[in-house]
Amino acid sequence: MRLLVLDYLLKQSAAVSLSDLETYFHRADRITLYRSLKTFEEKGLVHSIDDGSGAVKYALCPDGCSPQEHHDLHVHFFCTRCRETFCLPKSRIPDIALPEGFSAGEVNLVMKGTCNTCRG
Amino acid sequence: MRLLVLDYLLKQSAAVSLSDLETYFHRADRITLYRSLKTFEEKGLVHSIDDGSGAVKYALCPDGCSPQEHHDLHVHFFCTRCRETFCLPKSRIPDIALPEGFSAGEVNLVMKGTCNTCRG
DNA sequence: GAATGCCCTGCAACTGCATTGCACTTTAGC
DNA sequence: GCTAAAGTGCAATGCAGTTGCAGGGCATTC
Repeated sequence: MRLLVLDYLLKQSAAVSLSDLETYFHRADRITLYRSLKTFEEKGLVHSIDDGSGAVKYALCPDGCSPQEHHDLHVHFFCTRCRETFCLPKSRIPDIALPEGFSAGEVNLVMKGTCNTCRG
Repeated sequence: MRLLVLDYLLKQSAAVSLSDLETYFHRADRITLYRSLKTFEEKGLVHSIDDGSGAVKYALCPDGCSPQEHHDLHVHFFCTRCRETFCLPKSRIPDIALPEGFSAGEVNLVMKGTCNTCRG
């Protein structure tokens, strides 16, 4: 079952939410898919994205992601029309100047707009 | 009641969540506070921040925010220790190069780490 | 001064998503 | 084949956001 989920993730160009999986694998249980994603995330195979749509989405990690540390310092793009979330690994997050005393760890950058297939 | 909420927001240095308000105004009802924030957001007084903590937080808009358009293109900082969210209006979000066909509207940048009062 | 209408408030309930506990099945190791 | 571990499925819970409806205060109007 998890192999099927992994295979599905490999074929996706956009990040998928739990309900997406649930719709696609209507045979399988919600919780099974949920735990599959959680396991993948623990093992460093996928990373979770909170794009503000209310549902957490998951996408495969490009490379170099270990279970301890995720290197998903790329930009995520949320299309407000098709409500898909894309990873833009080409666009790296530039350095941001922080005030005195602030030290940054993780950075989450989500851009919202229209994607190339939804542009009118 | 809404005046009290607004006064409370004025005194805050960090963004507040609905449960924060609920804790502070333990006399008032959850829904009243919720609708107050929603009304403020509609009128362009506050903007909502999704810092990934699971709860949406609200902070006063600096200026120039109209009901139609929010100009909160500043960085938000979420401290993983005290779980507070700060607005960093000094740090503007730099331009990000998007792939062909993508057009961006809203941008949400949340940095996570330790703030100046929580640094050890 | 009573009636009407509007806005605010509060109670109840619902929704959606994430999460956990428990029992059952499947798989792997010996 | 037996046992232990991992995976799966059902039920239930929790939390945050959201909406419907009823009551109350206030102003305007007649």
